[in-house]
Amino acid sequence: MREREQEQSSANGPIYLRVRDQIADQIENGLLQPNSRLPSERVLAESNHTTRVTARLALAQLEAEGRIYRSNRRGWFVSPPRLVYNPTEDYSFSDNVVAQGRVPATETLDVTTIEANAWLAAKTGLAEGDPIVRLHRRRQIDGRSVLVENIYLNARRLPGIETFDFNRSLWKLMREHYGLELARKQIEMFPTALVDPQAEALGVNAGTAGLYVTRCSRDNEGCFVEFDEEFWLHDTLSIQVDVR
Amino acid sequence: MREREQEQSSANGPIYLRVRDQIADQIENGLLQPNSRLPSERVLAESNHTTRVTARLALAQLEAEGRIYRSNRRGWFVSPPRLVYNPTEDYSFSDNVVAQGRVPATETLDVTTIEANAWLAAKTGLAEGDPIVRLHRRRQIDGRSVLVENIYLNARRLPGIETFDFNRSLWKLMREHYGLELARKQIEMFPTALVDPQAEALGVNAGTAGLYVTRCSRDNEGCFVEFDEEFWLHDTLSIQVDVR
DNA sequence: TCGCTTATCTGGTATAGACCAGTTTGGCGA
DNA sequence: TCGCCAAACTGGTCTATACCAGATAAGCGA
Repeated sequence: MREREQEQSSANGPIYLRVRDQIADQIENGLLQPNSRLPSERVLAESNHTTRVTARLALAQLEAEGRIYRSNRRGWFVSPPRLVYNPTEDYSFSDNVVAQGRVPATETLDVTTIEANAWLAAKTGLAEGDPIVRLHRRRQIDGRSVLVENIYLNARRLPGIETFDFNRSLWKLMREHYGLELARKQIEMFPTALVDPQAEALGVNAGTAGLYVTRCSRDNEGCFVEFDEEFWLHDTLSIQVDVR
Repeated sequence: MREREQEQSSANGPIYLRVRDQIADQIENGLLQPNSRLPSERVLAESNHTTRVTARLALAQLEAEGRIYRSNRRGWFVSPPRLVYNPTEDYSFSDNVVAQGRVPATETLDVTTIEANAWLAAKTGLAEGDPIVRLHRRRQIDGRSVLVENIYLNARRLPGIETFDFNRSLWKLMREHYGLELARKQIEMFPTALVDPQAEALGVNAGTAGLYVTRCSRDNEGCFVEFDEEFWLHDTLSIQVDVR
C-alpha cells in the first residue's frame, strides 16, 4: 500500500514527523537493513538539533507503523518483513517460517493439567472442572521472540497428549497419532497492547502493540479439541485468508 | 481475556503504570462509562502529583490497549465495545452495526473512474490501464468515524455501477442488480499505524494505531469483481471468522 | 588466553516548565 | 432571545535536564 501513497513530505510540519520521514526514507532506500540498529536516541536528537523527547516521538511513530522495533535497553532496530500467516490452516509454524526463508524456534515454557474455569468453559463448551492440558509456548523467528501462546487441549479427547514432545508440530501429532482431522474453527482476533505477563515473556515493555488471536478447533463431530490463544508482536505478521 | 489475568498491581512500579491502573479500574468498575470524557491531562497530572508528560504516558498506554481514544483537542474518551466483524461474509456494514445495537453512518467521499495502475493490476489480476471505478467512503459508529475505505470495482464486470447510490449496501446491489454471487475472497490484514491521508480523513493524529484490511472478491468464474481496502481504528473492531 | 571488574553506552522514567492551535463556554450586546 | 466574540480550556508539540537500570565493551589481572 505504501508505494502509491503521496507521502506528503512534512517539511513544514512538526519536527518529530520530519525525523520520522528521514528515517523511513533510509529504511526504504536500503540504507538501513532489516534488523540493523538505528543511531541512538541521543545521536538522533543531536543530529536533528532537537531533544531526546522529540526524537523518541519519531521513534514511537515508526514503531507504531511496524517499521522499527526496540530491544530493551539495547537500541532500536529495523523490522524485517512480516510473516505471512493463515490462522485457518492447520500447518506447522515451523514449516511456514522455513518456507518464507526464516529460521523458527519454539520453547515450551510450561505444561500443566488444569480444570476448566468459567472463562475456558465459555470458550470451549466444556463444563467447569473438565480436565484440560495447558501448554505454554514461546516462538521465535530469526532469534526474535514474536509470540507467546497458551494452548488448551481437551484431555478426554486426546488421552496421553501431555506425554509427547511439544516442540514438534501439534497438528501433525493430532493427525498421525489420534487420527484426527479438525473440522471447524472459530477464530477471533483484534489489535491490542501487550501487558504483563505476555509482555515480559516476550522481553518487551508493557504497552507494546500486539495482535491477540484465538482459535477454537473441533473435530468433525463437533467435539472440542483445542483452544489456542496467541499474543503476537504487531509488526511481525500479516494475516492472509483465502475463502471459497 | 482480561478477567483471568493476575493483574499485578504496579503499586511499586513506574508512576505512569500506577495512573494507568487507576484509570483502567475506573473503566472496569463502570465509574467511567463508554464515550464519557476522562479528566484533562493537567488534572490527571496534578491529582497524581506528577507532570503532564507522565500522565500522557499512562494515557498512551490505555490508548494502545484500546481502552480509551482521543478526539483532537477535545479530550480523552472511554472506548465503547468493539464491533464484531467477519470480513469473509458478504453482509452489509450497516446491518451488522444495527444488529449490535449501534448506529451506523456512511459518507461517500469520492467516486471516480480510473485506470488500473501497477499496484492494482497486481492485486486484482487486471491489466494495467483497465477501467476501475474507485469509491472512497468513510463509515461511522455512533457518530465516531471508525474506518475509511477504498473500493475498486471492475468496471467491465459491473457496467453502470457508478450511477448507483453508494450509501446503500454494495453487496445487495451486486446481488440484486447484477445477479452476482461472490465465490472467492482473498483477505489480508495486519496492524499498523494510520498515516495521512487516512489519519486526516478519520480526524485522528498521524500515528494512531489501526488495522489495515484488504479483500479481493471474484465471481464463480474467477473473474475479478471488487478489491476493498479498509483502514480501521484499532480499538473499534474484533475480527471473527468461522471456518468449516 | 581467559575471566572478572568497571566504565560507558543504551533506553526507561521523570521533572518543570513553555507556547501553539483548535474547542468549548460564558457573557455581552443587539 | 439570539448571535457573536472573547476568555478559558483542551490536547499537540517542544526545550532542557536529570537519574536509574540493564546491556555492552574495554581493560586489567591472574
